[in-house]
Amino acid sequence: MARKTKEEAELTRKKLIKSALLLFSEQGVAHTTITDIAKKAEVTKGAFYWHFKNRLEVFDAIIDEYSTPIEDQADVMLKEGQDPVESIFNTVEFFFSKVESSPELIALYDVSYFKCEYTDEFASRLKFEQEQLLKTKDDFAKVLAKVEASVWPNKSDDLIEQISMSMVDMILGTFMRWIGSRSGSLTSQVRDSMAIVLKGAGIKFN
Amino acid sequence: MARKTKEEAELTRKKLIKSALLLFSEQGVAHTTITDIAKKAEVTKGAFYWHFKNRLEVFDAIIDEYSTPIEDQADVMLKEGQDPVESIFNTVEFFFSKVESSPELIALYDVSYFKCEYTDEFASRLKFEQEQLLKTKDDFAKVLAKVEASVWPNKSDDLIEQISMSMVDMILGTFMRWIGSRSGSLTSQVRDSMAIVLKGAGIKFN
DNA sequence: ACCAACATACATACCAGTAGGTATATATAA
DNA sequence: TTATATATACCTACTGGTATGTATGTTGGT
Repeated sequence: MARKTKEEAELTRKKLIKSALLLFSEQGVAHTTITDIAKKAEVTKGAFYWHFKNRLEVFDAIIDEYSTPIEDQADVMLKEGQDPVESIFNTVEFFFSKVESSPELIALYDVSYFKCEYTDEFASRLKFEQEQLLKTKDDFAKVLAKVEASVWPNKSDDLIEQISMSMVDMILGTFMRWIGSRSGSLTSQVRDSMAIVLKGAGIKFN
Repeated sequence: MARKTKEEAELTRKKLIKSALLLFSEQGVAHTTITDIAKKAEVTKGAFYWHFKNRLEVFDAIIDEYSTPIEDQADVMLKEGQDPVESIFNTVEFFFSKVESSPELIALYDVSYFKCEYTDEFASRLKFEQEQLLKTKDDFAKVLAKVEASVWPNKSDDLIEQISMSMVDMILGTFMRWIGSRSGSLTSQVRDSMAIVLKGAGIKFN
C-alpha cells in the first residue's frame, strides 16, 4: 500500500519472476493467470503490471534471470593448450551439472520443453532456440577440427559437420528425456551419450 | 440444420479432427477455441460438442486418427531370419519416411513438441509418451540381443541397455530438431544418427 | 512536493458449456 | 410397402464465469 525502497521493489520483481517460473512449470504458461502469479508473489495485479507489460515480458525476464547460455562456454572450449575432446566433455558436463543441481533451471527447461506453446509472440523464442542448436553445432565443429589426426584416422570436414550435428541431437534427446522423467544422473547420462557419438565418429580418447 | 446421414456425420467428425489438428499446429492447443475449430470445419459449436466432450477429447481423437504407434513395428523387428541391425534400420526408416511424407503426421508431432502444454488433463499424455520411449528402448534391446558376437566383440548386457537408450535419445533429438526446423531429409538424418550410435557401440555392419 | 511502487475497482471481452429447438434419417410396426 | 415413432445430427441463443488490461487512488521514500 505504501511506497517501497528500490531494493524492496527489486525484491518483489524477483519474487514475481520466480513465482511465474514455478507456476508456469506447474500449470503451463497459457494456463497461468497474472493474478495467479501475483498471488504467489504475495502482491496484487497492480504490482505485476508495474514491473511487466504482459505474460511474454515476464517469460523473457525468467530467461534473462536464470538461463546461462551455453555459447558463453564456447570460448572456454576453444582455449589453447587444452585437449579438444576433454574440453568438450568438461564444458558440457559443467553445464548439465549446473542444471541438475538447480531446481530453477530444471523448471525453466521443463517449461521450455513441456509447458509452453510456441505460437504468436512466443514463436520467436522457438526460432531463437533452434538457432542456438546450430550455433552449438558450429562450436563443436570448431573444437573437433582441432582434434589430431593421430587419434582420429578417418577425420574429414564432412564427418566433422555430421558428428557435430549428431552430438547436438544426442545431447538434446538425452536432456529432453531426462527433463521429462528426471530419473538417474543427468550428467553421467549425457557423458555416456557423448562418448558413444565420439566413438562412433572413430575418435580415440581416454 | 437438418439431420445428416451416418456417413455425412462421420465426415464432419473427420473434418473437425483435421481442422483441430491444423489449428493446434498454427495457434497452439490452448489458444485455439472451440469456435475456431468449428468454423474451420464449416459447422458450429453445436456440431463440435455433439462429437466431442471438450478440447482434450478431440486431442485424443487426433492421435487415434493419425498416429501410428512405433511399437506395432516391434514384432516386425523381432521376426526371425532377419539381420537384427538391418531390421532396426528398416523399421525406423519406414516410420520416419512415413512421417516425412505426411503433412498431418508432421503437424501432429509439431503440436506434440512445440504447441502443447502438458499440464492437468494433458499430463497423462506426456507420461504415456515417456513410457513409449522406454518401451521402444526395450524393443531395441531385444533386437540387439540377437546380434552375433562375431560382429559385436564387446557385447554385454549392460552395453545393450546403454546403447538402446542412447539410440532412443539420438532418434528423439534428431526428430525433434527436424520437426522444429524441417530442413533436409529426416529419414537420412535419422539413418546417419543411428549408424553413429551403432558404430559407437562397436557393432560392425554394412 | 513529487513521484515511485504499489493496491483497488472496474470496463471489456472472450470463451466454455448448455438448453432448447428443428428437421431429417432410420427403425419399427402395421 | 407405407405410416409412425424416435433417435440423430446438428444450429441458435444464452448464461456464467473468468481473464486482461486500465484508470484511479494511496502512501511513503527522496
